Amino acid sequence: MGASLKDVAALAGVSVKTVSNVVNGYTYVAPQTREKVERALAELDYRPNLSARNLRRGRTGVIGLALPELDAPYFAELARSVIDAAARRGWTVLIDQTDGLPEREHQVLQGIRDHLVDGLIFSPITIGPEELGARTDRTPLVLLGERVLAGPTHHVAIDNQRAAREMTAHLVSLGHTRIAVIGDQRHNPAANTAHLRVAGYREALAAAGLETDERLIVPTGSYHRADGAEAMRRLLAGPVRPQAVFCCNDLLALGALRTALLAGLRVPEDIAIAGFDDIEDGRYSTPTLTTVRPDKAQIARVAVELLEAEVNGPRPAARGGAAPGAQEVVADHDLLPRESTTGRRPA
Amino acid sequence: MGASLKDVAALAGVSVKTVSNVVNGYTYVAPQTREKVERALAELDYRPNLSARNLRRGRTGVIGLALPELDAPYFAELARSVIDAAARRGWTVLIDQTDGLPEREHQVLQGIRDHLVDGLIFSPITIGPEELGARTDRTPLVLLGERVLAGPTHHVAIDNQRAAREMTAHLVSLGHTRIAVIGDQRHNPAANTAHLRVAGYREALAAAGLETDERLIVPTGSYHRADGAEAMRRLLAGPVRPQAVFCCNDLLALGALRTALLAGLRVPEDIAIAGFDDIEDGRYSTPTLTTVRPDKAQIARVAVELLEAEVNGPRPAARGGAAPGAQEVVADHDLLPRESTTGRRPA
DNA sequence: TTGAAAGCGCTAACAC
DNA sequence: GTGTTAGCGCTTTCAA
Repeated sequence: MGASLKDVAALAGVSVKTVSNVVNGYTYVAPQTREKVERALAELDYRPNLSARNLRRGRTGVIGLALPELDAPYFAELARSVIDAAARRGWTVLIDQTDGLPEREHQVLQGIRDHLVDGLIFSPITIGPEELGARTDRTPLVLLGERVLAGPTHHVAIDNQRAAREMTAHLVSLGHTRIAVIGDQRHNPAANTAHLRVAGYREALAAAGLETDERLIVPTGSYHRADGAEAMRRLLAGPVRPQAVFCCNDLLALGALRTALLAGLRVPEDIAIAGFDDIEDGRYSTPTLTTVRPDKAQIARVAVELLEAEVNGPRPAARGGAAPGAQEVVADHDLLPRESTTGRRPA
Repeated sequence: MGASLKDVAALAGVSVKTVSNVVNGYTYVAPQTREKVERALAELDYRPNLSARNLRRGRTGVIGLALPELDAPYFAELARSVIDAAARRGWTVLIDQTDGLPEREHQVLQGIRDHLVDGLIFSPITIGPEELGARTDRTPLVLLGERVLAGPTHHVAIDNQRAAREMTAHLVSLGHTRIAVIGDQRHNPAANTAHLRVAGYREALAAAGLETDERLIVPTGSYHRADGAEAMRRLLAGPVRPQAVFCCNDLLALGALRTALLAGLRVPEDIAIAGFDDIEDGRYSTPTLTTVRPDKAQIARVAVELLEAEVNGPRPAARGGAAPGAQEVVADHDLLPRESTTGRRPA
């Protein structure tokens, strides 16, 4: 057992309160008293019991971050940014990995870590508006990724549809007319982000006066490299050979790229490939990967700030979440044309 | 404010203890009592205050995982495995990102999260034996990565020196005689893992009767793709053109690969490149990356198990850590020859 | 099988 | 400036 405030107080010959004052850096402690206490603190190697402090203060200084998988680079990079942003504001981050499984996401929403975290940042995959509405946990919540429609909750995301439109327009501008998309999720109604990206693709084609060929819209089970590789194999075996492929994320694109190169195709000369997310891999692949860069640092910062406001806020965390003032923040993104579509290499 | 046990007890017309019994799933509660309590629990949407529970139990069910950076794929994949292994044993993981900074690693060691985590898994970069010996925090600790020499602490790592030797021998077996290494850290005495990998490289050359050419030993600032790219540029601009390059991790290798391809070299025909870590990127790069696969799942599992034993153990966490029974677990690894050295492509 | 009461270690009123 | 004390919500002897 470590030393408690009482032990320190006894050794220093002062009251518990005084020790507490010193520990918490309060002013108005007589220099000599302070010194005496500090000596006792050091001698006993005192460490505050954070559980006790948390219970008393009603705060833990910890926020939860729930995301599908830490080993997908986009989420790893995002987690990094969230942890950094949180640390700058004095918070530590507890991570829940959901693997995109409905029951785990459900648990997260219902507050498995009640009173262990002051707030929660959540990047859901399967959660729909009903589930969000049915939430009774009062822990402040900020959602990442696409808005769960009609959700009464803060959320932060880029404009996925616009970004996908821009990317597709980029492919059109290079002269391509048969443009495929990899990563459709029509079988998964809750996959909002995917739907928006595919919608943006369709919009851009329509705007360019191109017909959409449903055979060029390739669904995938998930969003990993293997899915992209497999989807590209199907595409290459199919009846229509696309000139360009828009992949709904960079992992899909890197998988597709691998398949294309293995098949002896030149990228982008024979087939152009674009991704989404700007994970670091795509900056070092050969060819480098054209992509959309969401401002992850901004997303993380805003999410933490919204959460902080909610935690400190006057509003006693209305039942069901932040209903009245729910904010919908649209984060920035850029289009980054690179070798996999333009063929241009750096000097 | 949420409902407390007392509130539930009042509503159900029973004592606090009874409610606690029901909440904790104790047997020996009369069925009707249980039902009454459960109704009250549901009606008030009761959620246990984990801070209070932790204070009372002296346990939190949370372990800390301190690592340099979550956005380096090796650590992301490792974190994933640790979180999984911890979850299987009922633990949640709090993550501390040290960025490999000495002061942050120092804080981690001195227990910033005292009594907030039951134990700590730590992958240090700069920590040496003195600092470890000077540790006074009693939180059970398991180190990942190479043993801090003479450390009185459990640690889990692969045999880095042997793995590096095997990899270098693989390059020798392909007929290469001028073999470079990227990632030397002689300027950083605490970088144990790096030293072991370079030592393994030297050993393998010696065993093959090859001279080591110090001009082929390239230091790097850190272990990211950019460092590898830069190191390869220096190597290609240097007086001796290597036939093969052993990179101390996969990120360095992917950076080096990019530089080589940009310079118009064929890999492996003109220059072979090998990495270390088996991050997923290397399975989809073109060419795919020859590497060493540490068994990350095993490392994570063993680390969590050692920690669990320590936390539950009879030993009251001896001052300074687990001195008496400190275990040194050597995890498995494999050599994975792939295209970047063999040139062989899958059918 | 259930209840009463003590106390985990800390902070925050409130007194002095 | 410093001390006293109550109590955060829970678990846990100990009795009944």
